[in-house]
Amino acid sequence: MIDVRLLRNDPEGVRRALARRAKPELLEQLDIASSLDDRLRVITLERDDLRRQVNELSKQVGALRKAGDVAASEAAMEASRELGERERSLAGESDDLSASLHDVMLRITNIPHPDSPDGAGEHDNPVVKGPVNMPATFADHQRVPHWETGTALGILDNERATKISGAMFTMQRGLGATMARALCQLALDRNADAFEEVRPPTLVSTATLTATGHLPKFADDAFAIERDGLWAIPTAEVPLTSLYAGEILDEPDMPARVMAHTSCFRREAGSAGRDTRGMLRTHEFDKVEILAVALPDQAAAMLDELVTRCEGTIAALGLPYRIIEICTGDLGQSHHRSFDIEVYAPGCDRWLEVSSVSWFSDYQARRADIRFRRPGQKGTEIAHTLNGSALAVPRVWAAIVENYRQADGSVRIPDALLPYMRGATVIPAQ
RNA sequence: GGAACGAUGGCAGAGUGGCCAAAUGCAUCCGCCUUGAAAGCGGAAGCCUCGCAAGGGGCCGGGGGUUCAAAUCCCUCUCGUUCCGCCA
Repeated sequence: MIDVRLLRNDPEGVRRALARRAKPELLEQLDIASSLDDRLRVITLERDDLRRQVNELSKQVGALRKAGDVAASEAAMEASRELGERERSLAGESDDLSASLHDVMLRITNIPHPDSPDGAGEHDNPVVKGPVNMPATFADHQRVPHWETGTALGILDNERATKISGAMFTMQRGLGATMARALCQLALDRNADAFEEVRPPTLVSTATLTATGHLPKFADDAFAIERDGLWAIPTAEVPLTSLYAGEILDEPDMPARVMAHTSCFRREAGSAGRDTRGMLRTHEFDKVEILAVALPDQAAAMLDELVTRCEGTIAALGLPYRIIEICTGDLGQSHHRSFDIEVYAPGCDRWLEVSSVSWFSDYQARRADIRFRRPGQKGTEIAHTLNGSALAVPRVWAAIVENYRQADGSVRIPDALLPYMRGATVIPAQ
């Protein structure tokens, strides 16, 4: 959530900043929020004053009783009763208003960073680095889609995955499964110098999924287990962010850094029929996420660090990649500033988004109530959260199978994965 | 799934209708002492919210109720602990 006070004190500034997202309906919501807030403040003031009077009278009742003045205490009780009735009806109105305001605020997007480039949609995202590791030409033997190679080598068995679970589920086998796991191991090992490894729950409560901004607006994108009120996480960002929910961190402990390898579940509603082959879009996949809870003035440097770390793993795998920055029109609801890393897959002849690194400013932390305290100072401040996909398995796996395919149809294992492959150096042609 | 007991400030833990925003301890901050630190001594200090301020309102797991007045009484939900059952 953005700060209601910001909306109150500088409505034009907020309006200008959100206008950069190029979503007209967003500005309408802003107006609704503003008018709800105005009304709420008037009513709250009036209600607080009534409460003050009731509180005073109640104190008097106690004092008068002690003094033995029964008649006066009865009179005070009667007066208080009347005020209390009016207070209750105002309180009802104020509760309704604040619930409506909260509901609107949950749907209003974060304010883009001033340096986020302007743009209307994903086609306006500028390339800020790369292509890197890009060979001048790709050989014909690399121009084979990973689903063909994967099936031929017996390392991808989507047919049976579909038998087991339905469309958009995948299954790796043999060295393909080993390589999927090796990728996670690599990503965890590369970040273990600074990030605590966590194995969080993958089923979470509604409150947890709301904290990161995935609810209420994107309920259709998540798998739900209605009977138990639980949701399957779309990313480890969800449980890792809420790891600190409701807590007050000490400044010296920040930034807090955690990472996790989890399954991620996405319904991919609205993308039915797209990317149906191979592993480009699946309902369930593995990912290693790295996440930081930082002081506001640490956040910009942390964003750079996360990008560098995620980039480093892709570079270590020797894959051709580039980095793009997300423009204001394509920025996610909770995002303040974001970069994507894309890998080139010669078999599909496409750039694949394999990592997304984002700074959420205080947007998620306000929802999750993650604060920090500076030693020696009164009060608390809201933290900043940031995270990035250190490695998302399926698309990287696909890019490796395509880039590393050799003329004889086998797939060479990238050097960086060799320590985790039980001695295998190649996935042999059948 | 059954039973019992719980949920109070950063943490631990008192408090069973008004003088309780809440004892006490730890942690924190300021001062004294000390070459410096620790210990000791004295003091400050909960969080959220409205307000320039003075000051007001709210918060004792969530929600509802009783009352002039609720941390305290009633209902309900959630979560935790322990025991039993089941189980990887």
